[in-house]
Amino acid sequence: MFSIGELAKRTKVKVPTIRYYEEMGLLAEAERTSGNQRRYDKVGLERLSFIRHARDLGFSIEAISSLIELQDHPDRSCEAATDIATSQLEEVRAKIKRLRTLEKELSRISKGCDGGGLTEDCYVLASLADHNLCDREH
Amino acid sequence: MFSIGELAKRTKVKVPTIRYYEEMGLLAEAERTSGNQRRYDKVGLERLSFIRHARDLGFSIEAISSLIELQDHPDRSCEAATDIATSQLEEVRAKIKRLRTLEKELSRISKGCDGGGLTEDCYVLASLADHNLCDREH
DNA sequence: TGTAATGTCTCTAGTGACTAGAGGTTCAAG
DNA sequence: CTTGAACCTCTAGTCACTAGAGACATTACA
Repeated sequence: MFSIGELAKRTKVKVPTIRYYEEMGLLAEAERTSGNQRRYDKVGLERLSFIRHARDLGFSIEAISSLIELQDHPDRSCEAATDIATSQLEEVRAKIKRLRTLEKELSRISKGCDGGGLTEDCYVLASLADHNLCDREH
Repeated sequence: MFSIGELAKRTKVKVPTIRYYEEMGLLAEAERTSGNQRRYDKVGLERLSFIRHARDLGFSIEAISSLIELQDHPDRSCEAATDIATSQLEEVRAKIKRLRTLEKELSRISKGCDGGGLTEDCYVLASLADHNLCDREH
């Protein structure tokens, strides 16, 4: 059994975040010492590692809730789990696509001005002011 | 002179968002009718278009504030403006990079399970539980 | 056993960029 | 002059935390 600080160190999740996850129902309420401090064991460590990993991959708290719910019922079909992962993947792909467009536009805008002139003639500012100066939709 | 609703329609920025921008100091306080309603002119329209465009490109409110500050001083060097745009570009590139890593990992995880089995044996859940099943750092 | 340092507790409030809703007022059309 | 849409301010909620206050618990060492 170890303290919340120890759990934090091992999972690299900050202490207040652990308490937050508990409040959100992602982590079961921890056992307490006589002095009301939380104590964790291997199970708690594994669950938090799961959460941490899923958050790193961009899953929302809500999605993680669902995944944990599924984990707790090993007899169910895992279709829902793959669905969640797939839709997360789609979201990531959509974000990448959008960011690529932004990258092109920003790169074009940045290149248009070397910063050596006055704001009066700055291509960056002009581009932002006038959408017509853009290459494509965004 | 036109109303906030009209401005919203022309710029495709929602009415409460316009009021929020005013509160944040991005937009100057609008003139008011005798009945206390906001009225805008061409200048207001142009400034809001600028903001909208910059937000679309992912600039933060703070960055936009700085850009507007620069816009208001046409006699200054535009170095700061290009700096802001460049750092925005760098941020976008960093995000893309990270998302690409996530994409690969998620795609690998998703492919590992067709959703036809039980959660007990689900590769998606196993991958999330155990970081060691991952291909690379993320 | 005493004490000091560090860790932990709960609670509230703040972040960014809005969005939603309540309850009231003003405007424009007919 | 009435009706109904648009407008006003204010508060609170979103997401996933983060920061800080003030009090209590635990641990290490003398």
